[in-house]
Amino acid sequence: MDFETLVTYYERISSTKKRLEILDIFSQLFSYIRDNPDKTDEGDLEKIIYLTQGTLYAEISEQPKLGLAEKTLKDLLSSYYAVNSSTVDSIMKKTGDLGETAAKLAGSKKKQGQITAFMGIQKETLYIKDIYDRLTEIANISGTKSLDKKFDKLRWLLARSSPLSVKYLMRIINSSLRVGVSDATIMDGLAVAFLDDKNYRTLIEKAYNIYPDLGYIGKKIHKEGLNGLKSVQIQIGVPIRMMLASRLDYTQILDKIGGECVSEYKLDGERLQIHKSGENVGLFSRRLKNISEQYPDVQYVIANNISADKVILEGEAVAMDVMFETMLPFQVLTTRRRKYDIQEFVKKIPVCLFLFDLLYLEKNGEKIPVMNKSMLERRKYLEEITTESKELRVVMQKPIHTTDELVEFFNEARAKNCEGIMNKSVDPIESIYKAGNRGFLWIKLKSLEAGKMKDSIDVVPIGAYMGKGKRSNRYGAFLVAVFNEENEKYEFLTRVATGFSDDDLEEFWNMLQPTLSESRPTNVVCNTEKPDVWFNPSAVIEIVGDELTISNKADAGKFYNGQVREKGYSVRFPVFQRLRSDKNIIDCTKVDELVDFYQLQPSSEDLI
DNA sequence: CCTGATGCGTC
DNA sequence: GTCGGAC
DNA sequence: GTCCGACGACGCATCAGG
Repeated sequence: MDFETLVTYYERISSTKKRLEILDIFSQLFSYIRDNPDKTDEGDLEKIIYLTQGTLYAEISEQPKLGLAEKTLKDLLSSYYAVNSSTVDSIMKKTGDLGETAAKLAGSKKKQGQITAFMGIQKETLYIKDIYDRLTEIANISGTKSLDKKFDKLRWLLARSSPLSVKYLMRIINSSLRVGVSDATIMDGLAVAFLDDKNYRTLIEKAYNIYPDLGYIGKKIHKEGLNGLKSVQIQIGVPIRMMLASRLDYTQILDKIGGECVSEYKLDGERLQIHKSGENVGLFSRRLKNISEQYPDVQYVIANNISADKVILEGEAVAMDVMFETMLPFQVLTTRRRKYDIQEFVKKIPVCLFLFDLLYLEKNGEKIPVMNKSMLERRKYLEEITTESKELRVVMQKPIHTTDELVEFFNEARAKNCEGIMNKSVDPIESIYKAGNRGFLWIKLKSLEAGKMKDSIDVVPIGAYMGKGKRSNRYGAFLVAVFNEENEKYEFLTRVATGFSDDDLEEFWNMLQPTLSESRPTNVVCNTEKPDVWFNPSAVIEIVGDELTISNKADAGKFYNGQVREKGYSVRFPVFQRLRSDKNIIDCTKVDELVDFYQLQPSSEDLI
């Protein structure tokens, strides 16, 4: 199948937002493959699935990534189409899409004519396998001059591609097709095209959840039909898609979860799925990457303190102080996520693994289908097979019957440096491990929002970036500042981009036009960001966040008590709340208050 | 040889 | 991670 | 409720370029 044909499907899908129409067109693509083996290459289906996901391989694959994204691709475009980078930038700002930008440049006939004539390239058909193979080659290039080599190959592709193909080629390389098709639609498409019934999506999803590679699943369905699907089994070494939690206001949790639940601390570390087979231990991340090498200490403790032949466990790895007494913030743990000097960091930043679930168990030759057992049953098995130590614990659980108990437990968790609590259904039938699902069997509580106990910050917009995709022609993200009374300047705190409705965005666009500034205003401190536009401080908006962080990037608080410090303050998970038209810019949050906030945080570490 | 820019993956 | 919009 | 795609701070790895 040629790439141009594929791109035509993408283009048709782009024209609608209706889910059913998208599915209809997308499944036609699969049906075409099904009905035209003579016109398709072996492996086309698999490749189309990956390309549609904006990637070359499944997430569980350990193959290299392309190593190209927006900034680098913009350089490519300006060099290939022989235009200034500012020209590329201005088209980008207008279209809000790298693919559209590339297509515009490719469509400018003069350039196209010049280049093709100069290079003497015949118009030729590019097949999906050609594109895929080239991209794979590009992904495998590394070392000195690798970018030049990657660009060479990309030029080869660009020279042979129509503007429309260029558009999607760029989007694929930039890992986002932006047509409204993602995993769920791909599975629906497979069900419709190859199994003649959308309801088979359930079965496909079941297989995908235990073998998270849609290319593989697709191929299997294509070749073997339903039987192929049914042959997919849990395997030690193949990660299972993780079960996720919903989030609810604390007043609604007990109702939703069935009147009672069991709660656990929500630890602020890294989630690990652990596969053990004899002495072999594999570790997988939330996004199913194999990260075994990053925690040799965890591998060791699992190998020696879990009594089961084969087992799949889940837990949270948390950085600890050297005495294993207090849990350290996430920011500390991240310095351990590394490729080099691992042994050194194992000693410097020890980790405790807090186990909280069991997904597979084979003991004394007996296979126990644990995933479909209730949470409390799984928990019982988990406790049975683990020998606890300071590096390996089973996370503490507390039965909860009333909202008062819930709040009390939440406050206790916060006092111990936890993000909050996880509340789990105890339903004897329903509370199975639902792989890949975000339901209400697990409900997280991170703040008592309804009680207004969460601190908000009043900040001043000082700049913005143009939005992309559905945010095009609006600001997509705002730079926001806090006032420093010592130097009387507005210092950059964080970007905010979430929490805005479309109406908010439109309102802000209009409201901020009169405050646009040619360059960074003199009363604004912002050393790291280069926004598309600057604003003279004029408005106050309220934002909230999970916590303050110590930042190498932010300027807020760098100038404090007459001293200049290396680091400033920023915000983890910033969210826009509302415009404070009742406030003057001088009434925004001050650096002093920020410092106080930070010190009041339970997990406040000496990171500054 | 060092530094800044960029990508990628964690939350 | 958070969130809003369309279905 | 589901699905998708806007976008956050951070830290490490890698590579280009001075």
